[in-house]
Amino acid sequence: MPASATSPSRRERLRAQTLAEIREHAYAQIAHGGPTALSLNGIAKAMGMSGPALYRYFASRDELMATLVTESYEDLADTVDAAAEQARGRSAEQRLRIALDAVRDWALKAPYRYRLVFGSTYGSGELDPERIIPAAHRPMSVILAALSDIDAGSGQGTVSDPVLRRQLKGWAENTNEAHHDPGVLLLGLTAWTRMHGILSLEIEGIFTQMGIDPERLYQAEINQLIAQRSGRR
Amino acid sequence: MPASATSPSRRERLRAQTLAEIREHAYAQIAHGGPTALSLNGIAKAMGMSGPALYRYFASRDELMATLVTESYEDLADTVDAAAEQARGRSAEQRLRIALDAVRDWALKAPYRYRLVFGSTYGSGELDPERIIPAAHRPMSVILAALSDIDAGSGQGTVSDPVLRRQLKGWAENTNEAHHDPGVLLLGLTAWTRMHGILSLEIEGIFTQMGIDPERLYQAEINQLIAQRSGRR
DNA sequence: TATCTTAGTTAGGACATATAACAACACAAC
DNA sequence: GTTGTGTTGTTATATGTCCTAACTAAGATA
Repeated sequence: MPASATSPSRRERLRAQTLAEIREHAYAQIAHGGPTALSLNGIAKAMGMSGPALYRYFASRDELMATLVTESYEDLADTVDAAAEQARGRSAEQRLRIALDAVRDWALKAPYRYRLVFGSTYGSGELDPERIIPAAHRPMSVILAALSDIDAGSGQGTVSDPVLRRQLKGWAENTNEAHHDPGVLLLGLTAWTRMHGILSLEIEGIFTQMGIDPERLYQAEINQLIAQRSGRR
Repeated sequence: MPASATSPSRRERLRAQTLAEIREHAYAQIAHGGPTALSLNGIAKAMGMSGPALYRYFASRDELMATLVTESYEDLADTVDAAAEQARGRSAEQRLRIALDAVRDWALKAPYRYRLVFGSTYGSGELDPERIIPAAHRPMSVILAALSDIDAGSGQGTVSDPVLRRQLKGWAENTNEAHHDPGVLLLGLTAWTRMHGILSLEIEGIFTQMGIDPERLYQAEINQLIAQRSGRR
């Protein structure tokens, strides 16, 4: 086995290529028929290979699924990070809007991936916490930073419930966000649950059915978060 | 075939009993292993029957799944209606709290059912709109009624965005809720998305993982909805 | 060149959905 | 009661998964 530091060998290149092709087909299957439609045999057939061949690349259907989930988690985090990078120098409020819009854009561009990340992950074996936990936290970190930088005009920033305040503190300490005050932490969490509430319903198409544009709901919620943070009314 | 108006025949009783037993096993399977784990053959074996026997009761796995989804929809609606009935005579604010708490209790008691209703319904064939649409709307109706009855103290009740206002109006007309003003409609929708955001994440266990009590988040959101409606701050 | 590793193949077991053909029983009509 | 019909079950079978085992071909390396 050649040192992986050197240029990739022919075999390594081919393997990487095959792996990529497998994932592509896998996403296509899921996009088309949902997680249920993911089939190693189906992918193999689509790639012109025999079924068992794929087991050289993934130990099981579950492992492939877990890979897709983990990858999607990280892709979302990367996307939000990239948006945050792009937004450097803008106002805190603008940075918050850009970050949250990035989440929505990502979700709408690939709803099946959003479902993989936030839906119940049945049949996706174990997810590697070493990769999932950071990926799950990075977007939150961006949101917290932006929220925190918004001028908290007239007070009201604190969390009155002492138990909740302590829980928030504990969470922040575990995730390297202890520098934020509880009000920001709670608002960050709230931002996340509110956005997710809209997005997860939107990608199921329930707003289309109602004739309501979820974009407007989403923006209204963002406006309210900002108002809540800045003490405006 | 005896008239279904008369007392149910022996055959009809047995059939109903078998159907109930099938559904029970089906829910147990889903509760244990997710929608993927639903298996006609498995149910049959658990009931001491041969696989194909179940096809006398459900034409396909998808049809069984669709039945479970529809049934769960209606069960949630019934639960909220029952809570609303129980809460008659209480203050509008209390009625709102009781209704929303009923949703959360229902979701926590049977998360797999909540997922069936609000998750992506892959592999659950067609859902009958004649049953789904009313069931989906009944809880919203309860929420709107309660919200509407809360004193809207200092104005701010209207929806400033004219497009959104028109969309809300259209939705309300299609669902027999045209008597509510746009502010209430928007707040009802917002209540729904916010509650769903928390619940759908809660049942995936992400708050436990963070060491945060979602009950407190839920109540905080309810408080804010009420404050928003009543103009309090 | 000879050997080891990797990537593919076919064969086959365990199970799932689903259909077809058949047996046993309940029920209604005579 | 006997007869005929519809319902509920059975077994057998086709098809399609996941996945393992055993084998082959080809690349990488000594």
